[in-house]
Amino acid sequence: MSFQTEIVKWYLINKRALPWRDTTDAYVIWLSEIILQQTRVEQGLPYFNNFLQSYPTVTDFANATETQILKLWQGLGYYSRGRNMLFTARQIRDSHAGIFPRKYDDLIQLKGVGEYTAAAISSFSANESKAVLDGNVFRVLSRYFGIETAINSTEGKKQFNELAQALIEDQQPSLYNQAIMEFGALQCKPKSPDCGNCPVQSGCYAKTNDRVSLLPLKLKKLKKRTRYFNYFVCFDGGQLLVNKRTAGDVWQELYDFPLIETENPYLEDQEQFLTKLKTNFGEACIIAPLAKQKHLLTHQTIYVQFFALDNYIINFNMNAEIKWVSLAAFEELPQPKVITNFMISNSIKQ
DNA sequence: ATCCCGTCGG
DNA sequence: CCGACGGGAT
Repeated sequence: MSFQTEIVKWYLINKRALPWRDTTDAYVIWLSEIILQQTRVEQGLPYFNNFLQSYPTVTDFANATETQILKLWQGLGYYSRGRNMLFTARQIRDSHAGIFPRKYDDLIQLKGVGEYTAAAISSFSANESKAVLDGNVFRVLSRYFGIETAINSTEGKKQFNELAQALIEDQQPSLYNQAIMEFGALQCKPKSPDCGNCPVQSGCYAKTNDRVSLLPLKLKKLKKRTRYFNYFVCFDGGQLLVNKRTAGDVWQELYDFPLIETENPYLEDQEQFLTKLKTNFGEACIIAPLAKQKHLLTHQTIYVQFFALDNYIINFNMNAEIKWVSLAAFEELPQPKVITNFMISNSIKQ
């Protein structure tokens, strides 16, 4: 039996009885799908019932005020869903004679209806053969077929889309789409799914290769770190004090200047800044701010502040990484862009 | 504290 | 492409 057939068979036995199943009314399906975006069935169910009772048709919905809609939406979160629904309902009332679209290409035009929702409504209401791709489907497909491409990468989306669309081809679109999502929600759950009871365990890549808890793959949301680099330019007798950057940070093996990193701009936490300054350059040193630069990396935003120093002594962890070099020698060394920019814009050359 | 999740707008 | 958008489950 094919994967699809097994999934549908499982669905017919295990599906929950939900009020938006077994209707082909695109308005009712739209109502349920928007409510269920980013929302669990148990939480959305009472809202769906309230909305449908209050607004049995899209025209009823369109005639509501924004306040009424948002009041009914209260507690469900992502309130732009409610606002977009009202906009869409009014558009359908005024420009589509109150008839809710059923074709994917028309649905996707509607505010608040993206790829997933357009596929859901078109398949459930009109059996259009568009594969749904929600979090459940990503999970089921990545595990069963062993797709190790991240689901939130451009390449991954393309790959999953093609696979999902191929799988639906010979199926009853509405039935199969509902089946695979329900299967993901109840059986192939994100955390500790009951693989021992799974009807497709023998063909499942993740089960066979012990990858269930690792799939689907998702790219880490890289949140940008903000850092403050305070560089000290020590220029004496034609020699420049430079620092070779070490492992475990940006610009590994490149050369910059002695650096004090602070958690805030130096003017906002002068105590921390001055303490570190004195430790490294002695009590009596004097600073003069030079140029500032904002440097953007993929994963970090670095605010760079250069300083000139006077009357300093060098205590700077006099490890092998810090040394005096001539300007000519420094020009031959690899440097981060931020350092080269500084040298050029200040016309520091021989 | 961390994860989950569709669409929009910048 | 990426952050904003909410609430619930774990």
